[in-house]
Amino acid sequence: MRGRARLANDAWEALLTAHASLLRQFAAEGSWQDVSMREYDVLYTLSKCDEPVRIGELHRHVLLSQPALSRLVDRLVERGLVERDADPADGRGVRLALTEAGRARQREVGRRHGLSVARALGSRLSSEELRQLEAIGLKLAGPATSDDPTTTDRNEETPR
Amino acid sequence: MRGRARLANDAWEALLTAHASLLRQFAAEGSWQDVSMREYDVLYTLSKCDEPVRIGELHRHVLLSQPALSRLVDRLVERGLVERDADPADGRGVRLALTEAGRARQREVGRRHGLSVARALGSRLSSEELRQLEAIGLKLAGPATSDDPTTTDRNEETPR
DNA sequence: TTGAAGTGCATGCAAACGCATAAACCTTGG
DNA sequence: CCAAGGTTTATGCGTTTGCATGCACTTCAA
Repeated sequence: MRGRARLANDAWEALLTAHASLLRQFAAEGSWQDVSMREYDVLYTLSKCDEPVRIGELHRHVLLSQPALSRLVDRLVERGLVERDADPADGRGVRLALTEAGRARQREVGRRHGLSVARALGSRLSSEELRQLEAIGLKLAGPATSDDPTTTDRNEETPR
Repeated sequence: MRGRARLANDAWEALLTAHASLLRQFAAEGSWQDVSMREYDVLYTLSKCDEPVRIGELHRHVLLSQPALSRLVDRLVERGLVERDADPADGRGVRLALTEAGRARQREVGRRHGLSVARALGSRLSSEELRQLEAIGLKLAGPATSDDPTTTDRNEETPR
């Protein structure tokens, strides 16, 4: 029986591998009508927000440094997909929202990409596994709860 | 009951969120003794190979364009962590291997990082969930098998 | 009320990336 | 044996990223 530390590291490696493999696959398929995956990530996140969003809030959802995100938004604004205006309640702040064009583009790309996702995961996992994956993903993104019973054991293998 | 397409997209979003959240956490913790996570990915992959490896092989495991990988290896070679020499069997090719210093560095960083991984996943998932995650990850990275029973249904929500 | 510390976003700059393509080498059909 | 085409890695070049820092504004304590 593998120790819990080893178990966790194997799971992490499998997660990384799956992530990379699927990203490759999605990148290859022809969704992404001239929006990069990172840009789509931002468009998608904005599409889930009913009201304008601060850039710091966006930054919590998008894996990108704050300056990089700031400039990515720049480009989206310049291309007319995102609207950025000053926050009346906080002079430093900024409120971001999709323009109509932005919302339309997100839907277009999202529809195609959604089919890719459904095919890629749907053809590899059962419905129960899909539910397990979702549940596990949510737990991993959430706060650490159970007190780590990680026995402080020697692990020979260094992890990914 | 959610349709399978919706199920798959929710699972994918959870996977992405977990990935981003954990990467953030790992980046924050002080493993990474002057090697970036991408560099560590390469060092780790090389450490798993008994014999020298072609750069194309590396490229299958590391999520990075081939030119970017080529130059990343450049830097590692320059820093004395990786050894690159011509493949005697194929004049175009190249064989990569860790130097002793490289192997040592991988172990150092790997040990610290491994503890982070064990803590992060171990404190959020049960042993059974860890095993489920590993199994699911492996399936996702593998080839599509079961014939996609994705009903061609309308999905309202556009996916991440 | 006011000055000091804190927060939110943008900018300068060097490093790293992806795309297109070159360069060197293999392979295969004729 | 050779030319045509495929593979493997490297390089040119414009774009994007991260780090450090700046600027503007807010908050809070005295």
